[in-house]
Amino acid sequence: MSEAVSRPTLEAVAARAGVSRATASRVVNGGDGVREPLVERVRRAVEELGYVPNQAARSLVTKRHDAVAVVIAEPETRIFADPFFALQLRGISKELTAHDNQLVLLLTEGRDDHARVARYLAGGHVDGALVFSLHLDDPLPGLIEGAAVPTVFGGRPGWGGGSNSAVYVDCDNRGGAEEAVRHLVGLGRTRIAHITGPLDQTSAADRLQGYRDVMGESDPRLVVASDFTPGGGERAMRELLDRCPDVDAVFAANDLTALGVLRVLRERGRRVPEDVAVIGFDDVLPVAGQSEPALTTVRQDIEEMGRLMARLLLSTLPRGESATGAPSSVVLPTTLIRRATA
Amino acid sequence: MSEAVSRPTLEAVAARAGVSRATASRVVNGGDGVREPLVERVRRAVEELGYVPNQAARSLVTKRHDAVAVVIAEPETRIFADPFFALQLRGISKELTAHDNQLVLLLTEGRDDHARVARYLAGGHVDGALVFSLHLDDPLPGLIEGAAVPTVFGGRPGWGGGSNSAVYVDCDNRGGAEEAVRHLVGLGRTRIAHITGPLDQTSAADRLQGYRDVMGESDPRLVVASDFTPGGGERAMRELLDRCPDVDAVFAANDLTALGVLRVLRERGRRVPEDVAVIGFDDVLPVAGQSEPALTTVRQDIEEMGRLMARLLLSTLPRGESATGAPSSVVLPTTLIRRATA
DNA sequence: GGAGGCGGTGAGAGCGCTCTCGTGGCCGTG
DNA sequence: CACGGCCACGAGAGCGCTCTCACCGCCTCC
Repeated sequence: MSEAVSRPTLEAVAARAGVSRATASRVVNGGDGVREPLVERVRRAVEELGYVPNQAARSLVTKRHDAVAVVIAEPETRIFADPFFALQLRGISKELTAHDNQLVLLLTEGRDDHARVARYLAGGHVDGALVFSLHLDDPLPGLIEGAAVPTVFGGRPGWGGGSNSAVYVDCDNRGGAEEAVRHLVGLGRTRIAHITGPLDQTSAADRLQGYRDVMGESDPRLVVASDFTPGGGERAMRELLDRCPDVDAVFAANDLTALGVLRVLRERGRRVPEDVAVIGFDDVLPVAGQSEPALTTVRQDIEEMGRLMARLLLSTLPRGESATGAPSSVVLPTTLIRRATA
Repeated sequence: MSEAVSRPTLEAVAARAGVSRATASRVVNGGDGVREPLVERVRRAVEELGYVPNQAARSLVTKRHDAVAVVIAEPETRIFADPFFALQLRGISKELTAHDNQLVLLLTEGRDDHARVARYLAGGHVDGALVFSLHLDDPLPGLIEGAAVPTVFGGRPGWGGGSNSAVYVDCDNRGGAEEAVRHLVGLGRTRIAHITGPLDQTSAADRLQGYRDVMGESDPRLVVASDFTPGGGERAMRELLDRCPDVDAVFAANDLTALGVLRVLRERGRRVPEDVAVIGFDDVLPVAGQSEPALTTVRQDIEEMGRLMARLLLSTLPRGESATGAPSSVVLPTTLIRRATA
């Protein structure tokens, strides 16, 4: 009806309810220490006027913002090919929403963007940050430390950054990889290969470590580097077949890689799992709806990881009544999901 | 060094530069009408103190927020399976960043979330909204209209909402579909099928319309409904082959659907494109890195659409110096990208 | 040479809110 | 019955900024 151009203030609510601004404020913020009839009157006034608190005014005095930045520093395409980020984002969004916090999304590409993000965080526009910094040489963690903003990382950050006390949420990449490879061994496979992810990311490095834990320093030709993409998986698998035609199992660093692997195996006429068993990592394919022969994989609860990141961050913020000091990192367990390929 | 706990205020900058707060403010906001030596002094003070304006205080008086909400109201999985949203988000992010605006992400699922979003937008926390409301029966457009917030839609909204003046950015779904089907006709195909997207979305409906424009009211069995996912594409393709074994071309409503189609054709031993030609829509596969036999498809510049949405929205906001009144919707052209499947 | 104009600067109000503090009424207690 | 304590509420300051307005000095013009 009326132009929403001038929204009602707390003053207006107070006037309508016949109380002081202070009391109206108390009611809006929970109503503790205000007697029932007044609470009721104020509530009704809020309702009738369609009052919504002005967040800027509130922030000005409380120095809280009820907003959290999500920084995704992934160059180019990967964010978009992999349901991983999207799922995690959803978990984060759910948790933040449940606590009335807003999600400010910061996508970065390139070095200058890093500075921009650092400035933004240092600017005190948000109460905290959730950062996906996946590369060992990423300058972002350092910059963020300088910004003195509570931060939780998605995935164990690289060793850099100076502060080894960085809080992060990750899954048990190494343990999951071990389980996968052990499963292949249990199937009687002997020529078990691993196609890695980009090794400047801890998740990829840890999965390789898990593979090595079980296989020892086996035939080095059985380890091929790749990049977490289907295309990369294809290239790596071709190379692998050329090098080691006798390979009888492949542990791919993630599901997308496994997709490429399966494609090449089909193209080369190798049966899965009879000739070559395949295991992936992440269990994102059901989401993407593209299970070829249904992929055996190491499942991690990505959405839960997102939720956890948000929860951890919120628990460090002043408003948290929960008796938390500095939270510590969380590493979630993984589960081997047996399907058709191994 | 020093705790960043108390950040310097404009007052401090002014004091250090030996000017009034007003002058300091002028310099921070562009420096028009301030003489050079003073500008210089203030700039240096800002630098030395590491001053960053307090956005809350600024918003309180300007009533601007330099923030835009992006509302993605897509139930469940689809957002995450399809690179579409991610790409568009990136375009939006780039454009907003270039104009120093923040991106507040609102993911919704379920009806109650709609109310939450409406309240948030009505609350005047952001200067505008970019909304992806893809279903005809979505209540969101109506709620948003009530919130009286400048809004640009991603994709032509359904007819609902009351206001037919909704501004949106879309690609030429109908024209692109026409071109694809005409290409198939040009290849001499006669039994050309269409696997649709969810028809409660205008993009899917428009693509179907484009197909009909060329094919007329052909054999109704050649049109099979689906849902924009690879799994749905598979199911639809199986059904299609059972109904019409003589089909010699398929225009899939999007690339993900085409993926499922290709899989079924391979499974059934049909050669592509010799036996059955296939065309998709979107051209997201290169991004996702999963071109089987490289897919012929209708390309739309998704990232550009995102950028355009943001630009359109920003141009409606007060700060825009550009002489724009109410912007009008934009429909971007599409291009047929010929690859291997047709 | 004086009036008028104009550009550069400072003083001060006020955006809408929270929060401290002071006050008044009501209880319990000696 | 008087007094202290407590609880509920209101008054008012002030968060950090922008913006209007008044002021002042200089230049121009008659």
